[in-house]
Amino acid sequence: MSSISLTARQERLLRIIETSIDKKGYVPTLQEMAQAMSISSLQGVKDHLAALERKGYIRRSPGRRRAIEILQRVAQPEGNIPIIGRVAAGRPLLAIENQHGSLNLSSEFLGTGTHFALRVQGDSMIEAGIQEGDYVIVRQKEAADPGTIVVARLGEEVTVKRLKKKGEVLFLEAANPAYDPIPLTQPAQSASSPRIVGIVVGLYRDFEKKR
Amino acid sequence: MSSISLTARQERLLRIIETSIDKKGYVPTLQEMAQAMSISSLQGVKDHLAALERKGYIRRSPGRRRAIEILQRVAQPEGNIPIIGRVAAGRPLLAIENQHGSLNLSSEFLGTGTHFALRVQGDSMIEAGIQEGDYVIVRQKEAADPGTIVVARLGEEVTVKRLKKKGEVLFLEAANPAYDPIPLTQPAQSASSPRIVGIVVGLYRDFEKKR
DNA sequence: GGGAATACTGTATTTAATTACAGTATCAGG
DNA sequence: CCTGATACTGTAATTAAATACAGTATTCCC
Repeated sequence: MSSISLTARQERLLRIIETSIDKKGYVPTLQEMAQAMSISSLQGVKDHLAALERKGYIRRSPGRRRAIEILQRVAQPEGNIPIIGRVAAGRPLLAIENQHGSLNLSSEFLGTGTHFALRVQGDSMIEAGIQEGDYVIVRQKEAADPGTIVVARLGEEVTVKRLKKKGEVLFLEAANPAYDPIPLTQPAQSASSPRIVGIVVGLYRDFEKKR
Repeated sequence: MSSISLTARQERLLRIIETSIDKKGYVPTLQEMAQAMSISSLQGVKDHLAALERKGYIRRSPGRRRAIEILQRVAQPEGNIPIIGRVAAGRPLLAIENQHGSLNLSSEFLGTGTHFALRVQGDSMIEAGIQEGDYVIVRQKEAADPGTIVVARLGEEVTVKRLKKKGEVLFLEAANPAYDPIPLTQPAQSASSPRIVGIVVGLYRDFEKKR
């Protein structure tokens, strides 16, 4: 279920509607949308809404007022962190098909930026206090300081590693010495070469549902 | 800031509006509210809305459609967990003076019951993967099975321990063997004797703000 | 026991907001 | 070079939904 891309204006309108719902609790009128988009005619707004509906982002109830339901958000709601699973080859990390659910955290614990969560597989970070089954909270970022715990993409795999610097070369090192460090070329040479996708800013462990 | 109490019908209506906003993203019409409340006349709904506005729960924009803003929710947002700090002597655990902030988690990770969070001090549970500075998510409960990680109140102190059973006696044991186990008499003999206040169901670690 | 708040029924009126219609201009793809 | 999608302007018509008005019944409180 890959999402059809939006034009700049369509995305702008969707954000305006999302913001109104989040901040005020109700959908803006066509007049308000037109004003917010600096469009003088309502037809312009209607055209955009029709495009958003056709592309599957919203659902309207013809004739009824205030009745726009958002089916797919363009902006991630604050504090709502998607949990990503296995990453489909050649697809962006945050594509919907990679998402396995979501986790909610108050924003005072998050800071700014785009975040996602990742279920830790294997015991490679046990020395750093990160166990199998834990969810690491990750802030999207392509670069990090040596010593930081990062999340890296190795092909279709997304793994948690510690970033180390030996001389001029950066390495992705598991906290568990049983694993070999992976050298990192920056910037990434090809689409398939290892790359940093974010830094670990938090961790959540569920003591009950350890499936 | 104690809120003015609502009548049963008024509370019911506020819940209906809250649910519609949460589930569909927009405010219901008076007609829809009337139907949901089994009222045949719109005036009945209007009366309730006027009462809700007068009591400060909502704000309306006269004449405009779909424009009801909720100022104060009747259903507390789910998944909002208070963080408790030091516990004042002789005061209940969840008293406001003990609260140090709050943490938010989606309810699918919580299950039912009353929850609170506690900042871990000391390294007594390091063997169980719980570090100093971590927040443990606790479900309030007075009893637990042996082997469970519990939170116990020892006077003014609230600590994380593992519950163990040796023969017929229950012990509160630190995961770190450097600490001595504490025998537990159940039910608690006096207000000051050790007692279980909850079981650890989750853990949150912040990698950035390790103050 | 009277006044104010709650909790409605029922119909008529008004208007906020959507829809409809008629255009214009630009750009990308086949 | 023509067709479809995007991105609008501007006015008129329509209607979903809020208001307004006129009541009734009950309960609580001073």
